[in-house]
Amino acid sequence: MGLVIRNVLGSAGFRRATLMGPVTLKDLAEALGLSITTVSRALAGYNDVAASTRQRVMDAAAQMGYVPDVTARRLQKGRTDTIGFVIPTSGPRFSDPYFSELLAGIGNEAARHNYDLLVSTRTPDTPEEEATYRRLIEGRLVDGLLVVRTRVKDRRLAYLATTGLPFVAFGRSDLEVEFPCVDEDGFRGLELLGQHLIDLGHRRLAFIAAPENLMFGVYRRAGLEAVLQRHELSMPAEYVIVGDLTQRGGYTATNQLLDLSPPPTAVVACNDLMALGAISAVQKSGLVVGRDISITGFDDIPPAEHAHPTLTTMRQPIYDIGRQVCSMLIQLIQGEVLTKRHVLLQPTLIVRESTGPVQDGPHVRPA
Amino acid sequence: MGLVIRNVLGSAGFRRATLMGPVTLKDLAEALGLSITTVSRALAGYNDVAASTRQRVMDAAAQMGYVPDVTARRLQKGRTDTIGFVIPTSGPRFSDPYFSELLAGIGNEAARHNYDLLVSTRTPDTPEEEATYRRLIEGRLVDGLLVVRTRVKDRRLAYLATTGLPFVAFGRSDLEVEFPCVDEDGFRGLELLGQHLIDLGHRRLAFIAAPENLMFGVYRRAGLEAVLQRHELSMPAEYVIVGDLTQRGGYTATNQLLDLSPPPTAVVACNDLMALGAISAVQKSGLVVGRDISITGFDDIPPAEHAHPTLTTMRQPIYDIGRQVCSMLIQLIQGEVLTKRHVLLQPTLIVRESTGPVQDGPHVRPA
DNA sequence: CTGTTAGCGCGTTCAA
DNA sequence: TTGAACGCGCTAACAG
Repeated sequence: MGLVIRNVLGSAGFRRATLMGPVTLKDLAEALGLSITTVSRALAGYNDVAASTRQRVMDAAAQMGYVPDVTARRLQKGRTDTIGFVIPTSGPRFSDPYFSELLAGIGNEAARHNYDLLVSTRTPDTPEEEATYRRLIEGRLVDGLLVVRTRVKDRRLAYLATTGLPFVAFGRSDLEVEFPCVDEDGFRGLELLGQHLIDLGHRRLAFIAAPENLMFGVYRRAGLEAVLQRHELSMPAEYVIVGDLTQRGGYTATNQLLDLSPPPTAVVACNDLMALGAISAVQKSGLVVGRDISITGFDDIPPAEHAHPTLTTMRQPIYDIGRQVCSMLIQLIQGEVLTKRHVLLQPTLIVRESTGPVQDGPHVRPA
Repeated sequence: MGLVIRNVLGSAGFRRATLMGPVTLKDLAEALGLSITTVSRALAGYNDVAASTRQRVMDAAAQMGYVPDVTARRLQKGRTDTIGFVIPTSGPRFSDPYFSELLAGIGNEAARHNYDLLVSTRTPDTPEEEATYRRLIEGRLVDGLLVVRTRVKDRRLAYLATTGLPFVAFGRSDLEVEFPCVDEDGFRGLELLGQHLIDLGHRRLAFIAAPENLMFGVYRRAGLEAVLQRHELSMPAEYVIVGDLTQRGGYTATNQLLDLSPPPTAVVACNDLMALGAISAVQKSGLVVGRDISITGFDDIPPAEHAHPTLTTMRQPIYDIGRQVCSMLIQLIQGEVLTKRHVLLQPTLIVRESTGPVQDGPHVRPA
């Protein structure tokens, strides 16, 4: 056990938070000859304490370095002022700028409202992930939860709905449960992207899809297929490859696409990271992105703007979404009624250099 | 106030955690006709409870869905089993894959030891950042802290040292305080990088430095200068530009360098993100990276391998560093003595396409 | 205005 | 083998 010396007075005659452990209300009360209650109320700013007493208490608290014990307060208040956030990381590492921005948005908004943020990183759909959710909820560690990257038949949402704990999701669900959520309109986004390519003369579009259990992938794919159908176009099965959302995944998928004959004239990637990988693959093959073959992404993460060529993509305000989701959750926790429980954001098309008009002649790979 | 119904029995005759709030030890005790103490001990696995009693308790606990209240336990145990981690984000967003990997490493290691992770994102050297540290410590929210990206005369470290709270840093310090830390040997790293370029015939090296208050930047710069001096080379002042560690920062810095006459034949960036920006700038100017001009980074984040051209850099195992730092902190918290309080890791040189032999003739920018 | 009493949920003495 | 009593640190209801 650590050394603990109690009842020692500092030079000013007051205990300070040092070896003797933190200063408590009890310490203050004893030093002042008051009851714990009075000290507590003086500090809390109640108006039923004598001004002179309050002053004495405040001074002593400052001098002795009193800081309330958050844990004790939580137990008594019955709430934790903490938000839980389990980041889905396949992995075990993750380096998707997407989550970084989201985390920053969530964290800053939480801090703004004096909420703490409890973060875990877990592989999706594993026992560990489920255990983490259960622990956060059943152990009463958090007042609410943020769920991101919703999945098909999402077990997290099904479970959360049964608990009654406030939660907000980034992403919609196919389950028969109603819950507050924010999502971008991925369907519309891919319609716009597809239209953009079709306008440029592209007819052979390939698609690097997201893992099929992710809701956002479903919407995006459906959007692309819708716009193609509208133009009486379609994607042969070999033009659709499921990627893992990483740069490497986009790279290998594109290599496969380039080996097809005829190869696509445009590659639509389900997210920016895979699109960046696609650019690499095309360049490695000797073709020129934006001329010989067009590539699009989705998200508009910072590297999209710095890639070579710069990436045509759909912009969604990830940082702001993080803030908004967090803000909604806090409102919910505080018992307020959300003015809008379901927010669908319209992404905007950002046309850059990675897309261009389709070439007339057949592709010729330079030696 | 929310609806609360107490003392209602479920279909099995037992209370369950629903509208009536979570099941507590008291509920269990009442339902079983035992004292709270006995129930507590049975659940804790003490050997002084009758086997039959224990079984009854375990069964009831399972059926009624008892889960201990973590907050109450914390108050009683006097520890939080929580680690604090304040991510320095300039801002307000951050999308440095570097921190993502670090966070994953820390988070997974914490989870492995049943520790929770309290995360904040704050702008370095601001009152908000300081307030966050104070709150975590003085409010007794965490048992220990992780400090990353140490700074010159780091106020966080100076403060932490006075508190006695366990902490581990990723990065060394110039302060007169001793504390456990892990760091990569940035000095040696830039010596190797510099030597590599010199071996390729480069004599005009430029440096995109880190903000001067960051310790890792100091080491890296010193390493580069050391190796140059050893070869009786030096960098003119205009060859050194301080960047902000972002891709955009590297981009603009490199534009400035390219406008110099003569321009450098190699650009050494203090981190990968800036190196990637440097590649963009060079390409935009029409020169070929790896032939007309060489570029190096530091960190070996995933995009470094996928860039075009791929990036020559120093690899440091960020994910593992996260794990190690977290592991050390937990040992410290649990009162163990660290076998090694100061760990200095050797980064390894990864030679890729962005560096090549210096060209003989003068640079000619294609029209 | 102030103090006494009670309780948040849990673990840990100490008796019985 | 079990239970009563107490404390962790704080807030709230109720007297006086």
